[in-house]
Amino acid sequence: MINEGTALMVIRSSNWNRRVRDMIKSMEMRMSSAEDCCAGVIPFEQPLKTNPAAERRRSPDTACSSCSAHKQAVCSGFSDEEMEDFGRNVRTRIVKTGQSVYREFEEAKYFYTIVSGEIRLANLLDDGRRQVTAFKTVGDVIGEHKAGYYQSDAEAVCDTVVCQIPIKVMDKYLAENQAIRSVLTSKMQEELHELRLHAILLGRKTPVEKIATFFLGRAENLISEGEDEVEITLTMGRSDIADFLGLTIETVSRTITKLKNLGIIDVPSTHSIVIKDVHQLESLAEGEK
Amino acid sequence: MINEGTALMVIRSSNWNRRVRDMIKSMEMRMSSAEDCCAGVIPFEQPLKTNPAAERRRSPDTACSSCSAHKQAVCSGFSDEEMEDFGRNVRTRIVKTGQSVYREFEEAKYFYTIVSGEIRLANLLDDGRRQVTAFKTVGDVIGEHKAGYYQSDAEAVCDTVVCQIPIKVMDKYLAENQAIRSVLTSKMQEELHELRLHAILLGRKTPVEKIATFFLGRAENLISEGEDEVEITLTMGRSDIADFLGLTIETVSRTITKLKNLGIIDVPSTHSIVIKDVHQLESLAEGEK
DNA sequence: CGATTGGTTGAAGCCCATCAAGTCGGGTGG
DNA sequence: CCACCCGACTTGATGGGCTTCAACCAATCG
Repeated sequence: MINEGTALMVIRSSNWNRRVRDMIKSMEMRMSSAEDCCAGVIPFEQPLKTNPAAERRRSPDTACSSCSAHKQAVCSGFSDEEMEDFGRNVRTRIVKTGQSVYREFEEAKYFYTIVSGEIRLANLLDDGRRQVTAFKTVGDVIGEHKAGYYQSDAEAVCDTVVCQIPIKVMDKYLAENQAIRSVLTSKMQEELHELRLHAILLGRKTPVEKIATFFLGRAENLISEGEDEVEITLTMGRSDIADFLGLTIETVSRTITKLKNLGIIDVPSTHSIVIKDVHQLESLAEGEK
Repeated sequence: MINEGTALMVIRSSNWNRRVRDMIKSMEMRMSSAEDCCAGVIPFEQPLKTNPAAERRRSPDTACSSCSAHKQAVCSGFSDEEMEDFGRNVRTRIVKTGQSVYREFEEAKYFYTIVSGEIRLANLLDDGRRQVTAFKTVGDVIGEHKAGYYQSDAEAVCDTVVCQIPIKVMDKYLAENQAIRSVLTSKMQEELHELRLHAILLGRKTPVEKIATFFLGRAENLISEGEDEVEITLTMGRSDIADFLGLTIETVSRTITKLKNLGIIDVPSTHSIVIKDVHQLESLAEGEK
């Protein structure tokens, strides 16, 4: 797999860096799957076509109305009739771990709502440095574009299902429908808020504070009143966390073990963290030593 | 014309002075009573009250229609009649260098459009560390709030004039008016884009790259085709730059002198930078050594 | 079982923050 | 007008913390 064709991989830093491996991996994925039909696109009706009975049973609108993400998604404001129309205009796409939904500078044709799974939005510098600007999850809308082109890479952190909405269709709804407009606006506002918080984190927080903040963000919806202990799942790998927090993998790893040694968290497995003292972690996140 | 009421005119940079003066001249008629405004608001009609003739001559709509920021602001999409209505609902506020338009956690009642000058949006950590998330300038809208409270401090980098729009009024326009909606949406999208770019800068760029990027951003609208040299004005001080870029004042200073010694920029005064080689600076900004 | 991948840990070096002193310029008051 | 002061900026010296480089470990898989 690694042959002369990949000679372009000659990098200044002589070591066999993780990040370079990531790059190769993602390039290979792109190459191997880059047919005209985008990687991972599965027309919604495809599985249904094989089963005429099912096809009859499920009209397009049923598909959408039974969507597990409906309540959190942009379409939540639609009436039944609108949903029916909406369902005719969207496609479901399955994106496997590591594959991209779209890439920076690619022509923007669709918005996507995440139905299940998790997406990272990332940008690359020419020399391979990467910044993950956000992790997006169920109900979030991705597809930010400017002058017709996407502004980041959108890659699946784990196997993910997205709902593909043509931009033109979305524009139509936005022009006509007050409900979807306000949903989308509030989502944008939330996004702005998160990016601002993230700027504070990136610019001014220490590694410990960054990791603590990150964990707490992941725990946000899981913390129950009066409960100190929460278990969170880290869908993404260490390098995603590092690139999200502006650190190196090593620092991420070291910081996590430091928190573990302090007894504030427990790490049953690499992708699972148990916050044992939420309050103390909150103190750390805000810099109170 | 320039009397005690306009004591705010004491400004360092002379061209700046001129802009503010023009500003005041163009709007001196539109202010109505401002007794409920906080410090920094200077009742505008103070000098006018002495001149009833002028007061009669100028109706409120003229004030807005002669606004120097109109073309860049949210109100740019309004028809004449709408502008008239709009003009009745807004107030002009003068904010002197260092004063705040609003503060984080303060109850949000207004949006603001910047008419002239420059505003920094900043957030503080408990121990005093600060992150400037954006510099906002003529035509930009500030006043982002969540659950009824502002999300950052908005402080004047230099003497600044803002147009104060009650949120309720804005909401009304947004509900009714397609034009203002699309203007505001595109402003939000632009803001999202900038915050993402800023995240890349904060998380992954070196001090040199940060400073170079910052300067180029400031030069963006000034660069003319085929011209290598551009002069930019740094309205803000070094500490603002530092807090914007996630650095210390010392590193900012050192980096600027480094660029100066490389012959890429010239520093005629602390608040003025001449980019002598735009192309080379662009290379530095992207990390090409 | 080797090979590969993702993660952890160790050692060394460098860059940036910190602390501290020095400089410049604008403003004030004698 | 000059001396002085103050704040903003620059420059210098030092140390620590994060990155870098490198080895190691554990799990997964052909």
